[in-house]
Amino acid sequence: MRVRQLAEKLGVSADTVRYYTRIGLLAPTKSTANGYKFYNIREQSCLRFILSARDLGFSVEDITQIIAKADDGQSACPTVRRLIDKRLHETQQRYLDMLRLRKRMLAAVDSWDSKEDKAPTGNQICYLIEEFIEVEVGSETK
Amino acid sequence: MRVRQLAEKLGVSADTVRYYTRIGLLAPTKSTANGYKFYNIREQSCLRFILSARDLGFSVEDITQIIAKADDGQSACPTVRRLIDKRLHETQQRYLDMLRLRKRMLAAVDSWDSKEDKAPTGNQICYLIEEFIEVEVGSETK
DNA sequence: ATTGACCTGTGTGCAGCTCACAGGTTTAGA
DNA sequence: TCTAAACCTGTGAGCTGCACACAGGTCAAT
Repeated sequence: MRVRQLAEKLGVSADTVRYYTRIGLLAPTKSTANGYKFYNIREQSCLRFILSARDLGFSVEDITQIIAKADDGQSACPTVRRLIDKRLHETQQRYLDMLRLRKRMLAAVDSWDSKEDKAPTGNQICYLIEEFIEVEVGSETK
Repeated sequence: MRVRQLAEKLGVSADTVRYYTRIGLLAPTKSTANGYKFYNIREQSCLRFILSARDLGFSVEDITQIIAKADDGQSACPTVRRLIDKRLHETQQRYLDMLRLRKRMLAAVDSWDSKEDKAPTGNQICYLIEEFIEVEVGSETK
């Protein structure tokens, strides 16, 4: 199997497969004379694992560690449990960040609805933004 | 004012100020003989605007456009309204992505609680991940 | 033999900073 | 006056997780 074929089989881009190969997560045989890389069934299941882990929020670095453990013959489970804890906290945090940002953006759009456009002055670049923030800061709705 | 002083005044890192300067959002005077950059009150209020816009979800590229409009003497408001619409959609999407990821991660952690650690086999790298995904795919809780 | 369509690996780019580093500046002390 | 240490500076590179550009290789049809 060459890069394209493997990529399509698992529904990712060839560039993604190349990337995982480049950083050493996939180790295809150096192929024939033309330098093309050749992926076998072993690489395919490795890629499938990578994608599964990715969908669970593990970073590429995490996945590297997990695979390294397994390649070493040890159980990767403790590592997996430890890492997902960390990533879960981060995801929770980002989720909250997005929630708050979304709320703030909605509030801005809403308040701007009743305001007209204005030209910039020497002191202001865009009064919509500058005045909205001032109001926001005051009412700290944490 | 030099970079550090301005940074501390507005509560960001000196590196952040340097970054905005590097990409042309801030244009300090080239300073004295030693090459140090000098920020005046005008730059300070510009940085304050940048941070306000950033907190509303505008990208650095957005902010560049907004400031360019204002520098050109035109009202940046129409641009601002158009851009925040785009960013709001993206934020909404990312919020949903985080929500779904969080849910999946919680489900994984929960189901792994009652499972033991296992060593890798020739076919599996970490059965926790591989088996969880299989179950998940089946029950497509969209 | 030649054209054209498709494929390959490698190098670079992206956002939004953060860090490393070599050197300049300032200040305390002797 | 000299010096040594603490602090500050600008510039260059690095980070994540790919996507894109590009020069060249391959292969089927002419």
